[in-house]
Amino acid sequence: MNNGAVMAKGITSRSEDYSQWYIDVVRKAEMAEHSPVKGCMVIKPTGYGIWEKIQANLDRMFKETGHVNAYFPMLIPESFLKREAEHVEGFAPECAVVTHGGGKKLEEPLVLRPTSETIIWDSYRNWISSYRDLPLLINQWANVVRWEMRTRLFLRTTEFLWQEGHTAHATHEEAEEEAYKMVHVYRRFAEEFLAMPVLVGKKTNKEKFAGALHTYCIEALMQDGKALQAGTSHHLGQNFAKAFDVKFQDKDKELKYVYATSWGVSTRLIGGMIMTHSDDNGLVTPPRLAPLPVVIVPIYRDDAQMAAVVGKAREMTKGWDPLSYKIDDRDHYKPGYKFNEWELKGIPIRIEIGPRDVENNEVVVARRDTGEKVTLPMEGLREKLDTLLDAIQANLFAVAQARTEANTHTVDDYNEYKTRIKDGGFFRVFLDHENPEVENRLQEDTKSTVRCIPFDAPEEEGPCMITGKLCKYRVYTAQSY
RNA sequence: CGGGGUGUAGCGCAGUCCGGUUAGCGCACCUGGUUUGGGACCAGGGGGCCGGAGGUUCGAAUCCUCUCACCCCGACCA
Repeated sequence: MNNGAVMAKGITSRSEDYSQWYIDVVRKAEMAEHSPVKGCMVIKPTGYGIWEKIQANLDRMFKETGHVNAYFPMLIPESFLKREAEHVEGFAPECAVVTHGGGKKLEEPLVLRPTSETIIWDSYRNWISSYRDLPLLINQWANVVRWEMRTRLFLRTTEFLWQEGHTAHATHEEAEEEAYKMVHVYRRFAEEFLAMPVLVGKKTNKEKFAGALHTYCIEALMQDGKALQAGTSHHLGQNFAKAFDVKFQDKDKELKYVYATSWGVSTRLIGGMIMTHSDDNGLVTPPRLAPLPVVIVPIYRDDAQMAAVVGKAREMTKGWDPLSYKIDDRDHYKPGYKFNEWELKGIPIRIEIGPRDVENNEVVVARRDTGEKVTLPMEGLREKLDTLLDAIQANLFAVAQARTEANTHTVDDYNEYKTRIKDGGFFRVFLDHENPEVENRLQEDTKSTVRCIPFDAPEEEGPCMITGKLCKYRVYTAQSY
């Protein structure tokens, strides 16, 4: 990241080195930085503010669908992980284990939760005894630890923040309905708040959660043509109920194991947001997730002008939600510097107000997504800003959606696929995904995987591009993060 | 765990091959002044056990041995 690789503002261009661009945006926008421990990150206020917005809005959506929050501990007895065979096999390699406490070796090692199914189901055993206790619809906001081999800020870190919903149901059908419902909550959140178009569908057996019957997912396409798994919802069947002996007495007096789901999204969404919208000038934040939607930069020549301009700005913003804007009255930076700084940090709208504007009772309004500047009267400004914020939100989604569509290809020939997959994008293909060897071969040959079996796949018949076996619909593949 | 690279001020680097005053430069930071509609300028200033340990030497950022950490590329994953 020296010589020609750096732009004037210290951000490598996407075309030059996408990976470095991402790192530069995260750093220059002051979202996060590396901690002394490999793979861990410090989330700085700019990044955490976005997480808080994600939390607030998702939390509301969870509560609107009948869920409540609780909190389960971070330390899990190692033996708990081992109760569900597939689960332990999936997570054991990436668990961090506490062996000592209080200066003494522990009787039983404790695992830092990589996910909380086991500790939660251990509790649920005591909470559930009758069909009247069901459904149990609980979510928790927490941190988890997964010892990953390779890490990237927000996209894959050793410790990350997430939410995990854990529900218990009387029947297979109810659990299925819940898993399906929640992946659609994620879809709606991705589209309406992240302004990120997603595929919604099912994971293949190879890609599903360790211990689940099946996994639903939302999957998004980033600007470099790689796919990002942005959220998952699992139907766990009775696997965990059996492992933790969670039974209830049904209306028919029979004792039955309950059915479970779990679902989660993480700070990875912030990485997805960055890679969906941001540009060579830095971060672009969708207005509905912007901790600070509007910044006002006063322009002046001397102390008297400063007093007049800043005074006018205060008067103009009287009655505005104080969290919705900020007057940047720092005197030691020039306006140009501030313009660039707020652009780097992705503030959706910047207002410039100088002596000329004060005189004319107007302001200059610049939008981050297009860079477009317009002069607007102070009269009725707040309403116009709100309309503009909505327009920016809509535009970001439209641009991302057009890009995803333009980079989604339908291919039937495997040789053609092998060539074109290198350029990125989603590929709609016929693939015998139920055969694990086919998936393995696809991954070995092309470094791509099946990302999603879409719910809304139109009925279509064609031969698997690898084996020739007849398939009834197409699946989406891509190279992924 | 393989392959490649880097550790010198908060950040980015030079110096290391060929040992020698007080270890430099840019940005950032502090003070004062002039500036302010797209990253201002001048002057002054603070900040380093040169990743760590051991060795060679009159003398080590520089040479030798060992070690640690991080980054990039692959195999595992939200």
